[in-house]
Amino acid sequence: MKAEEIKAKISKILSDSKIYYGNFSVFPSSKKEFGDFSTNILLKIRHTEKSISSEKLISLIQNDRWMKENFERIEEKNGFLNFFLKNTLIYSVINEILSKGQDYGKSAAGNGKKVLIEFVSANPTGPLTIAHGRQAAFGEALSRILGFCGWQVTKEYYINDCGRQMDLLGISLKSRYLRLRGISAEIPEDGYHGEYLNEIAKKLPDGYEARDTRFFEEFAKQEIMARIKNDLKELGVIFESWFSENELRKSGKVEETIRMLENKGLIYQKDNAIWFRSTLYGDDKDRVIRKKDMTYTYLAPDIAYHQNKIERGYDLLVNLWGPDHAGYVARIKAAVNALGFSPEKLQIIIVQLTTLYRGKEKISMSTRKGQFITLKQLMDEVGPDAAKFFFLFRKADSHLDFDIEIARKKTEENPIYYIQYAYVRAKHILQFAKEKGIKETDIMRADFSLLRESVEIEILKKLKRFPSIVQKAAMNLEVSTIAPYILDLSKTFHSYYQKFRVVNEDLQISCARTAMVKCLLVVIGAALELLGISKPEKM
RNA sequence: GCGCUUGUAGCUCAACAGGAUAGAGCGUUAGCCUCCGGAGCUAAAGGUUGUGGGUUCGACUCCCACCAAGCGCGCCA
Repeated sequence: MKAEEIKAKISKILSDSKIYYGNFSVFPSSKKEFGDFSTNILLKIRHTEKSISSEKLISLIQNDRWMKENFERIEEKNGFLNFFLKNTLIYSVINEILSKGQDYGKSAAGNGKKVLIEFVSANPTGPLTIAHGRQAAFGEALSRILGFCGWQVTKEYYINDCGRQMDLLGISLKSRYLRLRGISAEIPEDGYHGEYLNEIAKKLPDGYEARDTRFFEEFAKQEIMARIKNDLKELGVIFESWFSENELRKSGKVEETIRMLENKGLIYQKDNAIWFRSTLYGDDKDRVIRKKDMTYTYLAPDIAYHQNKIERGYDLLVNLWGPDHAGYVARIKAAVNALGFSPEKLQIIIVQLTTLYRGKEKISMSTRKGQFITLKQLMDEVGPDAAKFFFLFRKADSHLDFDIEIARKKTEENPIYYIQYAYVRAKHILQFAKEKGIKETDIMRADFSLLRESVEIEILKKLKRFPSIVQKAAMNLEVSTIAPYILDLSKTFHSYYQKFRVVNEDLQISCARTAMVKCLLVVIGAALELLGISKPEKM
């Protein structure tokens, strides 16, 4: 049952009775006492149609056959019309979950469309930061959700392996290498001073003193990429595709793309530089793509990269960017638009930064002072599950406060354990039921209408919402609704457990309740799977 | 200076396209272990939704102004 169905039905009842109606909405009720669905039709129709009284309209709806079939009662309160679903309709969710198992909630909403999600894409100049961690967790979860909803997802990491930053990396590593051998060498002030470069330098044997910085750059890149891949793996994030900027440049794609724009008359020369007329596509000023010194700005290869993505035939491109790139959204969208790709098909999600705390104390990050907590260090301290859970609990575009102390705790303060505990508890009950002789077939054939306690109905209703929660997450490209949902479901379950025995003297009731617990296990498990959080066997 | 984002309970956050008495969790306070795992449960207190106007049956939500915080405004990536 969906709100849209009810709305459609009401619309039909009204038009059948030749009643003129304007806009009204049907929505899930905000409170239990308001039933399952509510509509504001009575408030709305006052302004458009005075010839029918509220009472008459209510009885028209109440007496409709379809309404009578689906609802226990329909009543007016505070000007709203509230719909109370029949319990019998709710029991069907158990059959559905038991038969579909881990596939419950899957949909074909994405229709097999191809989507490319590009994220993390950190320069290979140093270890991954907390900010990258949040992007990684978000990108991975979003990929899983889209995949679950019928999209064909590719995860890609764009390696910015050219330019000034890479030059500095080579120079910095060479200096480290020479210093280890007692040769004095300066690390440029804007170079890389982290201890990790010293470790990498130690891996190189004697005899490379005369090699150029290019050699050191390449070596550092390989080493750092290996570390990055390791960190991502530990977080449970696997990319299908690694795309190198360096190779893009070598392929001549950048020149080719600029020619494409040129052919459309979107390129011009000014002050000895080459400009892209991005203002034609909504940017607030035109952008330089080739500087006076004839090297490209970052924008040129970026446009070429997106042209490449487009050519690979995706229906949707998703980029996860840090807030420092928020200002570039307009220009890259302009470019994509100019290249003939609909800009709505490029979704850029800004993943906000994370501030770390230890209790009350804010951990200030300073690269220069060497006060820096990497993603790896965070995972070592709180574990990948807790890290991911906290990263995914908030909307991507809202700033995240991450308290390491809470994430470490194994108490009720820490929601990740609360959820995992619910999962383990469900598992344990099923095990217990099995020991008491309740078989799979008993569960399947149980009489679910014995689940009459109001908490039981509440649990079933919540289980029923899961598919729409997931679909909504996919449609909005937002994963943050999943974690609060399982948290809430877990809470209801814990509360239920405390009050009622699942396996008791009454075999019939025991079977029905065991079936419900199995459904809880399936849904909590599926949700954890979508978030990429592990499902513990025991704790 | 211009632009974007944000401002909701002591803290961290919800509130679906403008709907009902603004909800959770943590923290605080008071309770609950012969019983499927207490990493759990029950209850209480806690609010002028940054401020001031406007739009209307109705505003956390939309509009205007102001205040505060963060980010962005390079021929840097």
